[in-house]
Amino acid sequence: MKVSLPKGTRDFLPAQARKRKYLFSQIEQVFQYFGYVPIETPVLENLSTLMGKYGEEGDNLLFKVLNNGDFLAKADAQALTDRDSSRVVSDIAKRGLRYDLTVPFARFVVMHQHELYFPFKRYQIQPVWRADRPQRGRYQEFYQCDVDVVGSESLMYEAELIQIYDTVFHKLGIPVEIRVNNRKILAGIVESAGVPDKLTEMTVAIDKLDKIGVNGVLEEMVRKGIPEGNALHILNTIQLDWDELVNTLTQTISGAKGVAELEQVWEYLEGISPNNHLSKDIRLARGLNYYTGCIFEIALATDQVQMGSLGGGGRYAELTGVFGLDNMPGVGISFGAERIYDVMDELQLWPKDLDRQLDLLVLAMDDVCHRAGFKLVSDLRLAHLRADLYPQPDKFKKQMKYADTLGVPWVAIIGPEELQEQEVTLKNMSTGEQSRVSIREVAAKIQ
RNA sequence: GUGGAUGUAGCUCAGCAGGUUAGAGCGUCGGAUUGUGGUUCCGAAGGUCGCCGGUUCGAGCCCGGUCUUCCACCCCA
Repeated sequence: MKVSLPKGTRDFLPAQARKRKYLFSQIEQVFQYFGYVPIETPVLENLSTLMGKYGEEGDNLLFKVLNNGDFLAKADAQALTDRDSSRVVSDIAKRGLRYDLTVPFARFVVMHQHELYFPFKRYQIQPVWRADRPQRGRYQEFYQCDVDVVGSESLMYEAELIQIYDTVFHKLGIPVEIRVNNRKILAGIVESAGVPDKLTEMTVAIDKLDKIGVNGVLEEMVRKGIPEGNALHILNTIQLDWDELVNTLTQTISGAKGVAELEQVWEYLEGISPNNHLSKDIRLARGLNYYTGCIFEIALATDQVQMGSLGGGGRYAELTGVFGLDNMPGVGISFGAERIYDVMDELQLWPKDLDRQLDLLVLAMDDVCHRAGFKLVSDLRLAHLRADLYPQPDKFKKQMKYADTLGVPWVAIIGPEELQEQEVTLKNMSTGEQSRVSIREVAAKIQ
């Protein structure tokens, strides 16, 4: 039997799993410092909850889970003979794997609104699934680390989330640029260019500025139905610096509001000194479909590694509106843990002792000594040392080799001679030095 | 979803007009060394050449399909 893994999924060996756990715990600690509480939601959601929330593209990338039982018998016969996949799907699959953590969170808030308090600040670190074509740093199963606050319009939270980004990446040692924009500014730009209904077309195009250049953006906008004159106007506007832009934008209601919001966020941040570069970037156009206010994105601020965005987020005026609960604003950010992991790997930012699993390994020369070894490791564990005992008094060389493979810093050897004196031979594996130590003093010696 | 590349030992890679038993380094295991690992020396194991089919007297190599991984789109973390 040949075994394999589904496309876009991975196993994690101990060395990787340890690094991932470390990464998640670092992120989680920061969330907790800022007063966020954890929640968990199921891997499976009803497709009715998920469908239509991520656009047409998103619906295609949703993993659907086949109903149990004789699902074909209950399917629409006409749809089956027509081979109409989209109609058949709704008959044979009522559940799907979650695509992100935000939509399930919105569902969660609606369902538990009477058990929650507001503003409600939660974090959630769980895997999500997308039937995307895999690439480097892009998987079908991956973790998202989300922090959101719902039930408040205060721009303090925008500032707070920026601070969380700054704190986490500083703590991990990754230099980043935190880019901030506001959807109302983008709305102001299309309004002042005379094409207020072309917001999406414009943002999709200018998001690619770095990649396809000014002419490419112009072409794309024209192709999407923006008249060339208006498109040129847009291009000029997005290349203005902040002060000039403010003059242009304050002529429109949306633009003025967006500018005011961004400036207020900046006021909150004035007193603190971020470790990473913070920028107002009016070309930032990510995830515009549901954001209504500020939007965030994290870009690497080093060219030692090439990697796309390490995180993103924004404010949505009506987080739960699609589920029937109005007036529930939210703002949140997400960390792209998989990409952050890859960046940390390439930049070698992992703590050095991360691969150390044991402080000490006990080796025994015979069965009697092995019993004494069992007692010794028990005592050492009570003393909060990570200690283990080799399972049997094997050939000594083999035991030593195991200790070496594990990378333990200390080895305690119990042979008949040592046992008689109630001692062990304690060996420092990096220097090779060894000495006889009373069994009672082992913990103290290696601490 | 579209277009393009890729796949040989656990890992990194050789291989040849298409021609018997497919190689190397590293790693693994055993021994030199029955109370001492990481160095050294000796030896061994390990492959349906991604999978299925086709062409051929003969395929790891050529052709088709399929899967995986990677790259560019799309989109995103």
